[in-house]
Amino acid sequence: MITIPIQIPKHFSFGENLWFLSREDGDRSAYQAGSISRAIRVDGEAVSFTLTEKGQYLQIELMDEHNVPQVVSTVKAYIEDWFDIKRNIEPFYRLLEAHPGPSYMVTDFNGLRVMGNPDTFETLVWSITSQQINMTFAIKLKRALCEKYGESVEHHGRQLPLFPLSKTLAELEVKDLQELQFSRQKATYIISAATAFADGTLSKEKLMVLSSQERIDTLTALKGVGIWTANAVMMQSLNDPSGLPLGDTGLLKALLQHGLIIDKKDTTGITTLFRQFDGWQSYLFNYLWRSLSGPRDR
DNA sequence: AACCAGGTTATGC
DNA sequence: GCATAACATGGT
Repeated sequence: MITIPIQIPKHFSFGENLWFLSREDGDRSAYQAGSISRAIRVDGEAVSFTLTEKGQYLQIELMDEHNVPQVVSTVKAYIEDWFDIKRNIEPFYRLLEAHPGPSYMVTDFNGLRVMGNPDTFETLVWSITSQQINMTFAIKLKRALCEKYGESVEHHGRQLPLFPLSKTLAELEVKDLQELQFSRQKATYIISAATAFADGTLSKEKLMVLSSQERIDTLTALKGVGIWTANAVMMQSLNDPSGLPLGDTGLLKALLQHGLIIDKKDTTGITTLFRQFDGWQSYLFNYLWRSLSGPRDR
């Protein structure tokens, strides 16, 4: 076993991040007190790691067999991207403090990062899955999908699931996903999205070189991917600051609760507010989402 | 027991 | 264009 340290930046709370992440994570990660384990693919090969907070460092533990420079740097980059570690979020807090309604979040959610998901295929399938239904059910669907179609790897005596490969999902029949309680339409959408990723028509690399508008056009060209889903993918996986699923019902609820809008049709109010958070829109968005989950036990 | 959940599409005016 | 039904199940 080898360990790699990552320096913890200012305004970073491992506990807050893990707590928020664990809600929609399904069984993708294993949580122990103060640490998280997960398996990802690096160049097609399954690599598992454990991340633990140790003083001023996050410590990555990898199996000896993965002690290859290329693998180590990919895992490190994955984690830095996942936890948005390299960003100094101080400016965001200065902006938040200027708004009496949500300013309490600077203290209550201090150190919460916008948790991205570097795996774009997984993010897309998750976004389609979670359309319209409540989170409890959406997580149940994701868990069923991972258990049934994602292989798992052993890591310190426990099984860590990998998200299913696009190739695997592309070969499914609609009824296979219906059996897991996906709606017939979502089953169709997911299989065709998986096909696009499996045959290389679509990939993170291809999306990354496009402009924001081209990304929207490309993603919404997929059946089952509307403006909300396209923006969710851009926000969660492409690190695109313009990727904001502004029609989101959870967001609207949070905006109402904080008195930031007076009714859900107040689109100009929403636009105006987000314009004030230039460069930090996705942080505002995610902190508002976070507020819906209420306080965390400490 | 309705009605809404971190929406999208198909259909009808 | 804009309104409405259908989709799947869980929570309130």
